[in-house]
Amino acid sequence: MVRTPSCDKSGLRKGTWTPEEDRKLFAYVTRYGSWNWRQLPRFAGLARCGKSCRLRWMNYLRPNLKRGNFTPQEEECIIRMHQKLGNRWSAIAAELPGRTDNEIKNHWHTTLKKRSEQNTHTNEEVRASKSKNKESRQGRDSVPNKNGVTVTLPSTSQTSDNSSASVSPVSSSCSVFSSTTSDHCSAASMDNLVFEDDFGFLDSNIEPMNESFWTELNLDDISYSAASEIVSGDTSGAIQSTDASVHESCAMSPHGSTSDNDFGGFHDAYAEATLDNFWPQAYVADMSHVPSELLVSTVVESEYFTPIYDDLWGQSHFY
DNA sequence: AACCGTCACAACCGCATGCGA
DNA sequence: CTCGCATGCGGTTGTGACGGT
Repeated sequence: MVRTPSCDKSGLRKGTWTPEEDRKLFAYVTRYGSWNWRQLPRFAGLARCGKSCRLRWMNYLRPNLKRGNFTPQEEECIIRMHQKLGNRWSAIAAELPGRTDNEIKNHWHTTLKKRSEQNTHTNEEVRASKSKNKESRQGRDSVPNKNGVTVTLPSTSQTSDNSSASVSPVSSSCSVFSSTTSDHCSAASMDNLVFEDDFGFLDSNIEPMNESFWTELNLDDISYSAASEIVSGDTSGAIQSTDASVHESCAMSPHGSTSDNDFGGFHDAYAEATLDNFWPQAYVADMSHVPSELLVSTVVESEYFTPIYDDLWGQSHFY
């Protein structure tokens, strides 16, 4: 389940993310947003490629992710959507709030695919049986088997009922899930700042985040605990904190995973903080560590992170 | 206890797409 | 139109966990 950490030839780390790396990435993105995935690891003090950071964020660290087992409703929804859309995992994921395309894809390949195929076979068998049954009914309701023993065929209605129930025990309705799902707290929503094109001088001028950054970050303010009751393993755990949408959107999922490198340690370490002091007020994103000449204002309308550029490039205030 | 096969899932890789210059 | 870059997407791989023999 966990890859052994390794380095590629460019010195960038590959493989399993450590809790420390998770902490850095989470702290950086929640504070500054993902203004540029490729450049971000340098500023966040991570020896990772941007792609890896983005993936880790999107599939694992991003707020509002739901961990744990898929509910029958979710599975039903995936099966239906897959029948409709095929392997368009991101489109399917859009129907399941808190689930990532990767997660859905994995679940499909490990569990649902077999079930679906099994169901297909069952349906085919039933269909074959039906037609056979029909033929036999034209003459008689019972047919002798190869041993000459008369076998009574099951009634058509019974067969049909069984097959229809085999897909899922739940209604095919998926209305419990919003069709307008969006990643309220996604990295994309925080793409407020981008670099201009020449990065050559970065190598000489820019220091990665030093240790003081992490001590100054005041990670105690980062909260997950309140979210633990917000997003639960099953979809019945509706979002309960309703005072502000920003709270909902930034609620950190409880971590149900048991893997060694999971976010649980980080989560536990800061579990005492409350959701209310996570985004207690207008958030000031201090971009001073990024050279001002690199920052370009691309004010992206975001439902939850609305940047206001008070002093043009220096600071962004996120609400 | 040791071995082996399977499962589950995090993470990687390559290609596609969108966008600005 | 073309090129380069950033990001998104889907397929695939690697590895630990786990159960069976």
